[in-house]
Amino acid sequence: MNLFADIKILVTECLDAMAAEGALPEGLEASHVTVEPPRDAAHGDMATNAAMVLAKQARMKPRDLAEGLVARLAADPRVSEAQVAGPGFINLRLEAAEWRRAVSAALAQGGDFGRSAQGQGRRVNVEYVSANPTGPLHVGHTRGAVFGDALARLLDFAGWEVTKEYYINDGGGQIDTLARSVHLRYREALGTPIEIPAGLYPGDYLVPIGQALAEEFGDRYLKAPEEAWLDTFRTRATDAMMALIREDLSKLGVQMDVFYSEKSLYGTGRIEAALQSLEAKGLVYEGVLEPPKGKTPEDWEPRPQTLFKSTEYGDDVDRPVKKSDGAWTYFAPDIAYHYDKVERGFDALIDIFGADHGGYVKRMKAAVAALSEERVPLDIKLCQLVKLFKNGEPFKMSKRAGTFITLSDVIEEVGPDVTRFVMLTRKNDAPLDFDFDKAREQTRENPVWYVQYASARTHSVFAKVAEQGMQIAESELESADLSLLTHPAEMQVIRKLAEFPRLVETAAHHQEPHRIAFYLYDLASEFHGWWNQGQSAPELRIVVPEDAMATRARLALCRAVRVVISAGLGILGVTPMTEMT
RNA sequence: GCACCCGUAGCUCAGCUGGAUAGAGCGCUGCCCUCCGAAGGCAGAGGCCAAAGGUUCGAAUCCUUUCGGGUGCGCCA
Repeated sequence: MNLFADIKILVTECLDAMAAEGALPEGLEASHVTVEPPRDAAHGDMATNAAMVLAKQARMKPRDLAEGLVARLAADPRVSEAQVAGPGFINLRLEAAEWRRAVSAALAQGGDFGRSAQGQGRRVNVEYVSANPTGPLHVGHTRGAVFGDALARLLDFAGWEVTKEYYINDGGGQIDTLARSVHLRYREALGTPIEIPAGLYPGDYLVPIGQALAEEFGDRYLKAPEEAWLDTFRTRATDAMMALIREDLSKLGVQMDVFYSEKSLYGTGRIEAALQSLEAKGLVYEGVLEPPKGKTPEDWEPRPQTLFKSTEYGDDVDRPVKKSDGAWTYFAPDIAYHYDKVERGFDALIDIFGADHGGYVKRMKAAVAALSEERVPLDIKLCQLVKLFKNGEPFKMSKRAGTFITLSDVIEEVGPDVTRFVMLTRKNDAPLDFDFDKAREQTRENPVWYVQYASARTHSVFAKVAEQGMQIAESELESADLSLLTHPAEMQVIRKLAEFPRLVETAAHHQEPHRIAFYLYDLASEFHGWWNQGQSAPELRIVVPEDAMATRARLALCRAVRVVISAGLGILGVTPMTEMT
């Protein structure tokens, strides 16, 4: 149930009726008509801009149109008051019973309350993390992982059929580097003292891989030439790294549906096929790129390369798909990979990149537009950097890897729930400061704690019931008399609950899971506000031993709050707390 | 040089496909607990939404330009 959607339907029906009676012209374009909560609650429960949007088309004065609409809206039993205000807004107040329906719906639908059909079952592929399999995930990856995962959950909740996908960059030269680094660790495991030259991966997470290979192969590859072991070591090292990464992801609660290997694109004709598709459209040619202006690299020399005419689709320059020696650039398999996604029949594609890949956005969009003949939209969301702080001081050292802070470090420090929530308290394209101490603080300033505290209170209150010698089973709540919920503080909580379904849709539409986090903070705030009424006025407490009827109704509202917090946290991938620890 | 992102209260940030008098937390000011629902709550001050134009009945939101910050820019993936 979405009260705002219901009332928007009512507005549309009223407009149609007016048109049928000749009070309005037929066939007005009404797609910009909205029904929203007004910015100022004093204006009412809901406001519609219908009169202002349609006035020009109908060649009427906004206020005249509004008067006619108000008369019809006011006739609906759900509407208690309708008024024209300002330049032509229509402010509505709804019967309190309408708002209370949100409570019943939350109780009846549980975790499905707020679920939307907006996506209409369309298939969307969300690709995220996709870190190179050369080491454990670090903080930067963590943000991408959390954001991508929450976005995927959000879209799922909003009615999309979501595939969560990880692209394994196991085809490039960095895997050779990895294999050589592992070979070094292999020699080390066999007793050879080693020094790690610059350019190889120094991380000690490679030590166990070297040991495993030493056990498996003995000294077989100790003195062998690189050609003898490189392929084997590449495969073993990549597999081991992916195992490490999957473990990191599972610590965060991220579960991918598909791991797609870049390597699988080579030698199988898939890159060639993708490029042929572009070539058939006349978008591939041999050419020489201009040097970038203002900052010409010192070793610049004109080189003929195979180029993709990405400028046809809005890019700034055409992009090379082959190096001058004829080998594929990184872009080529990426084109093939996205070609594959298009061919798999997705209705929409979303890529989550780190901000340092911003320069890649236009060419990738151009490629997908060309490959799909503009049928499949590709959205690329960039995640900005995370700066870590501890005691307000920048936090740089890693316990484990020596050079960077890993996802594991962060999880060990504050746990997966706090990590996820904090990383979702900022939009993806804004930089994020993550302070370990603030994240653990138990104050209102810490949104994670504040929301979790509300969740815990919705549980602890039931313990209170028994403590007070009352007996109210949770199963009785659905039949509670909600009309007893009349206090302004109670109504504010109820209105906030009723916003949830609408909020899910706007958040999904904008692909911004952080809106859920902010909503939960607001809801928690309303809930705590209600709870605190009981401090000065015991008769307003949720559990009132002398009044079983009121208690039951208030417990029902509590339960509904719990349901929505839990659903919202579910979208963020955070486990709701049932008690404070 | 070019492209992308960002610029909202002293600080950190929200602001719902353009909507009414721009919101929250922190900080600041003033109140409220001597374990009974205060790891908190109430109230107040505080903003030319970087600047200037434009579109619109209406702009923090869309367009243009300028300023300021970040990121990136052909054989790294």
